[in-house]
Amino acid sequence: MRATIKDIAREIGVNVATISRALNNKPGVSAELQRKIQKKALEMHYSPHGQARGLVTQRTETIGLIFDSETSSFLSNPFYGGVLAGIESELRRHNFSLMFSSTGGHKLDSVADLPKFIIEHRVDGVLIVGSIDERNIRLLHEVQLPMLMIDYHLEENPIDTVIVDNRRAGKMLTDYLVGLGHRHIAFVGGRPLDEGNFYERLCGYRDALQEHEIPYRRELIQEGELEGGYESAQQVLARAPEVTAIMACNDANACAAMRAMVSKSLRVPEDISIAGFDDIAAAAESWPPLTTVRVDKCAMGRTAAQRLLQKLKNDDTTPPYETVFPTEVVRRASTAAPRK
Amino acid sequence: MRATIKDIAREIGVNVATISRALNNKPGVSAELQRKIQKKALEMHYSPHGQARGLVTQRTETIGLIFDSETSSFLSNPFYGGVLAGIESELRRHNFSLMFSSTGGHKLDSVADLPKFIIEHRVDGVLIVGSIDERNIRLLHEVQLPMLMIDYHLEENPIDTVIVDNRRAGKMLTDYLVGLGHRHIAFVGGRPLDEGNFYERLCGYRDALQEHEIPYRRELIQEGELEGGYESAQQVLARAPEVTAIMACNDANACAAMRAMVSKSLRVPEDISIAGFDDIAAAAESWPPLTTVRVDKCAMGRTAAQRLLQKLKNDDTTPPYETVFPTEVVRRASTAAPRK
DNA sequence: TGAAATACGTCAAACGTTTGCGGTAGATTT
DNA sequence: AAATCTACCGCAAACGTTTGACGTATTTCA
Repeated sequence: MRATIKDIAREIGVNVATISRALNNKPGVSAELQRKIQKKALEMHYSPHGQARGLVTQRTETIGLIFDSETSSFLSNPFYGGVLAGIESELRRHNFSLMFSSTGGHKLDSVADLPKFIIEHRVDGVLIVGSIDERNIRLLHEVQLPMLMIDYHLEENPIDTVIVDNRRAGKMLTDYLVGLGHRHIAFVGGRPLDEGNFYERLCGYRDALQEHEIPYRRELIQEGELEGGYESAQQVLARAPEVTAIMACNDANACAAMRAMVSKSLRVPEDISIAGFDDIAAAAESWPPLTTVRVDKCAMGRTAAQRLLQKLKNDDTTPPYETVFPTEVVRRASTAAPRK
Repeated sequence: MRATIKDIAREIGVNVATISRALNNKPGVSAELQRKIQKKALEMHYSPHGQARGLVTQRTETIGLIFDSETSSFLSNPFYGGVLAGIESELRRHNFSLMFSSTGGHKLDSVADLPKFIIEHRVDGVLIVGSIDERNIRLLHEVQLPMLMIDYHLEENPIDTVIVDNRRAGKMLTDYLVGLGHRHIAFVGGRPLDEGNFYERLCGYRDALQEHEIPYRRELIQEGELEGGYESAQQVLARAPEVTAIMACNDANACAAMRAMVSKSLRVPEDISIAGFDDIAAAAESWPPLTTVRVDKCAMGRTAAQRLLQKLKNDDTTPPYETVFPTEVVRRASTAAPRK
């Protein structure tokens, strides 16, 4: 059994209340006695019992993280891995613990289906990362927990959000390619392409085309499965051989598209330029290194954690708002001016 | 405020003890009353308060996961990502929650430096994944927590372990390459190479050579930084141009080695074969697809979680033992018979 | 039919903290 | 010197459960 506050009280010959105050630096205990108590606590290897404390303070100093997709696919996504790292480090800095769980992919029917740590463990707040079913959000609202969403935009229920400026990212990357001299730029991968982050990127692409007075051609767009940049790139190239650059909805798809080019004996970037989004580790390590759009994933996680913690302190008076993260194009060897 | 057991008791007109027993399916309450209570509990959206319960049962139904490396590098490691996914799913199945934290990379001085959830939150058990400083383990022992180690072997303190049969893996892969006809096989990457998992793989390599009566040559081994398969491969090739196959300590290094070959205008596998370990996602997606040794990371995580949970139930009587996971060579296009 | 067993509930203590209220000194003010 | 403050500390309730030890009816057995 570990030492409790009572043990210290008995040892010193003073009431438990005094021990509690001394250990928490609260007023009402003489400096001398406080020193004595803290010394004794150290000796006895005392550490507060979180559950007992939480029972009276009504706080767990724990926040929960949930996501909709399968755990494995979530964790193997390098983008979220970076965000998660940022979250963890920030929480640790503030002495908060982190629990995480997937909602299992399927829609939940009632509050009781929420991850256990939310409903039973009573985390102080929850972070939602990535796309999630709107119904699950409503369940979360029912339990009145402070929450914050990362990398996903919700139309209906207003909720605090930390998000990437995907539209701007799409525009910047397109601007860059146009600046290199490209006129026939394809956009591949990502399903569905009528909502969500990939859609935003596509919108940015259209914004840029319009600005540069390049006509938008539907046939240069090829929707595809999440990991299917390979086929998409081939399809669009078969339809439109004049294409000199391919933008993929993210880096994974871009890498797949590169492999597709290699298999058709096209050289990157001499024959065709390729670019992606996210700047995952694999982007820098691919061959050739991939031009992409970077967002500071770690900082994003830290900011998200920070804002959630602030909400907990401030009694949640401020209306929900979005924090949008800037991006930057990182130029690598997979893009070059078209040969003409 | 959420409904408590007291609220239900008042509503039904019965003692809280009865409510508790009814909700936990304990004997001592009539079937009819139990139904009535459960129905009312549902109506009131009651859910037990984990902290209050834990206070008396002395259990949190939570396990903690720690690792020594930086959070970001841990999460971006595809191998551990897979293991983590397995752990999470198994824990969820048993209604346990998961907390995780890094020890920050540096050695800890006292129990108080351990992640908060271990010392204050009082997790029921802890999983240690990857290499960890021996001193930190001793601290863990001090707090008398059931624990289990994953993917790392400890010489001194005996402790339950779930581990990959790295030596055998090294031998199998070497056997395969020798079977293809290779005689000059290099082994690159990984530091340090005198202990740990990479060393085990190297041992397996030597085992195989001996068995096939191929002399072991020190100059075919090139230690290198964790992500430095690129330089290592170049160095060893400069020293020994007769090399026809390169084994890397893991897939990341193998991919780097492939890039190194490309940069020297060597074709894989026509000019040189390359193979790795772990079978991370990138291995299948590299060009050419990488021959490697697979271990079922997810199953490994599940098994680890399962065994830890068992320890909690069984009052921890059984002596610590190792569970070693089998491996299999997956043959892909990055290896072929030498041209001679 | 009286005693013993059974079934169903109540009581209250306990888990380890925090915190408002009250009390007792000694110090300071009139 | 009496009255008023402060500074310090003790008392006890409260947080929401679980659980062993007791009570009562009601049934069962001899």
